[in-house]
Amino acid sequence: MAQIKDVAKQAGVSVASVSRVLAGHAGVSESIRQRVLAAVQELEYRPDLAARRLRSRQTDTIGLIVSDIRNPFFTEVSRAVEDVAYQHRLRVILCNADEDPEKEALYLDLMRDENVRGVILSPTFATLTGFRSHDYPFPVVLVDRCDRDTAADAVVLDNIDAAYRLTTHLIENGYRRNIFFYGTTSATGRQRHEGYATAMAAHGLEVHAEALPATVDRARAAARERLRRRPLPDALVASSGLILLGLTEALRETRIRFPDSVALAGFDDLPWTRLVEPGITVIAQPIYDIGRAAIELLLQRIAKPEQAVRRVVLRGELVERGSSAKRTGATASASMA
Amino acid sequence: MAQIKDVAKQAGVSVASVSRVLAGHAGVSESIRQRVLAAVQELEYRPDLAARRLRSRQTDTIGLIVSDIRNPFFTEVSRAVEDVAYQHRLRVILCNADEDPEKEALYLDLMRDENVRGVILSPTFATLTGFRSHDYPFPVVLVDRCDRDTAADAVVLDNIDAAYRLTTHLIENGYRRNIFFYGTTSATGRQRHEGYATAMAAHGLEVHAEALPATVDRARAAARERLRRRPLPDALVASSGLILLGLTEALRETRIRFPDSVALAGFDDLPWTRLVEPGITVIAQPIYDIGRAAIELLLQRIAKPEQAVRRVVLRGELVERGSSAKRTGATASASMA
DNA sequence: ATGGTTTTTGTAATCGTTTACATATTTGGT
DNA sequence: ACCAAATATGTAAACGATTACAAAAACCAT
Repeated sequence: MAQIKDVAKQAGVSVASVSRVLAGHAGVSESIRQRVLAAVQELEYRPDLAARRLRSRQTDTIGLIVSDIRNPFFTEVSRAVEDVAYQHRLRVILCNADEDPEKEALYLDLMRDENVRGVILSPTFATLTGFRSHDYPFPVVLVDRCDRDTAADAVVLDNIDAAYRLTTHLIENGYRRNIFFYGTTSATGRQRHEGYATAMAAHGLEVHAEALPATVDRARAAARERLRRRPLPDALVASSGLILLGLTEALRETRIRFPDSVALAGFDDLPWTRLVEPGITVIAQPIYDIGRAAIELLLQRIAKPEQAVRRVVLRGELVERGSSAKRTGATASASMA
Repeated sequence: MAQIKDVAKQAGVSVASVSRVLAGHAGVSESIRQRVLAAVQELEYRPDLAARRLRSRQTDTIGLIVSDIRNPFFTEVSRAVEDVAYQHRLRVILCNADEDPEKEALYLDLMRDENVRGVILSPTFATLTGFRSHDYPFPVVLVDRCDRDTAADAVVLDNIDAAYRLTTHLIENGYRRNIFFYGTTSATGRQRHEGYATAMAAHGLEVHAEALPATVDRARAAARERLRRRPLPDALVASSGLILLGLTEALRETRIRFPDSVALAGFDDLPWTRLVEPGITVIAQPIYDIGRAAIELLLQRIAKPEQAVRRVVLRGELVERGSSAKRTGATASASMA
């Protein structure tokens, strides 16, 4: 492998000049620039990243710690982050914390060890409580999950509002005994629960929520359990795409038709929600935009470390489909909560 | 930040001893070991990775280059790889090449720059042709995509056989004019096409295949186009999960019911294929196992660089669902190819 | 031409480890 | 008790870049 001194020799200049050309620093003559570039080409020189990082105490890397890579939401976010990072010649270390606070802590340590320029994180509830960007040697931007008072840049959906609108939509379409299945490991689930509860209360309806770990299996099991009891609820509502999948599977397995017997609605406009007849009503999130906003926030924070904490709040869009169609008096089971 | 010499001072030993303890080398007395470990704890010492990598010319990192992170197949593979890597205290750099040979080459360069111990790669067709593990300064294990004669360790499905069985199943259930939609960027798509074509030929049926870039949008568009023409085909077959999604969307949009008018089948047993009534017939791949086999192959290769090239071929399982239900003479449109 | 700026270039120190080699210590056989 | 061999420890030289500082060259107004 060619080293910088080989390039210097080949170009007939000092190593300092080579380094300066490669770093794009000013104050180096055009003739030297040309000769260095030619030598680099000639020798196929590639700088040693370890040496560079050791000396300069800097990397061109950012970290992305997602809470569950199986969740299509996060794969889409990671694509957005990668795309933008790529354009800025930054590499991305993608880590999957699996909704596990310990893994999260471990990966945050790893980010420190790797000397990353910054981190984008979708924290579990445990990590979020008391989280302060200042406690880390790099800027942190939160994505998808964030409390009102968290001291960190963040990009989130207006969860309370979205869940409120989704719930209100169900109520207005005649569904009154609505059960909300939400993940407890994330602030997002709790906020959506809050929006749901507020909407229910506003119509004088009783709140029925099931807290659970946000996985397909747990959601399916919880829904199956609930659907065994009588009277049946009017509607099942999911606080995330994964949970919605579990609820849908439970309805299919128990052969309960929606919306005739029980309505269904939830979060995330994933392709399959359109395919499952008669279509599932959801809140659509601008996922790619969320990811892009996160990395742009991070880049700005890296450029200006001292600027005030900022928060980007995006609005979800209600996509009405058959699963929450207006109840006709005829088919509905009386709602006698 | 504490450095190794601080630890040495605190423990009253030399830096060499500290380094030896941390590396777990033999030949260091228990008393020193204890003192060093205590000092490390005390000072919260964390070794500088850049320095370590520079000096030792080694990293504890492996690379994983997937061709499309949106494809659930690859998210599951990456989970498996991460899980095993994690157990071996290896970090994983995950890169998404987006079915783009240029990005693939770029990421392979990056892996070289990062001095990774090895790479797991799902190559595009372009990169696969003429691919030799020897051409890289690290071992490479291919996953999902590989030619018969590629000189590299690999983990793949028996694609030809799986597609053959899937196609035969359709034929036996009365579907004769079957159109195969397959991605051209991957060897996998071509191999599955081969299995399909062989099965069709074995029954004296005409091959109708549509080659396209393996994305949902392109598959949907191609299917829509084909479904506009008459006579309608008997069945639509997809060579991947993404393509299958596109075909399903096209059928829904054109309001063509399956299997009554046109049957449907494809690859990858994703959750939604069960939910879309009456269920979609697929070849189920043991995805997690594929990922695990890949990293285990890589670890073995790293341990024994000279051992013979190995290939793990897994078998796909045919999951019969309603979308390919046996044709009854009554509902079928005559097959007059 | 001259001396003072400014700009360009080069030399050598430095980043924080690992590890080759030298030295000190222990061990064990006589 | 002694010496050779084995084992434990320490010293200092790498690893390959960046960059502070010094030196040289170029520029410009007098």
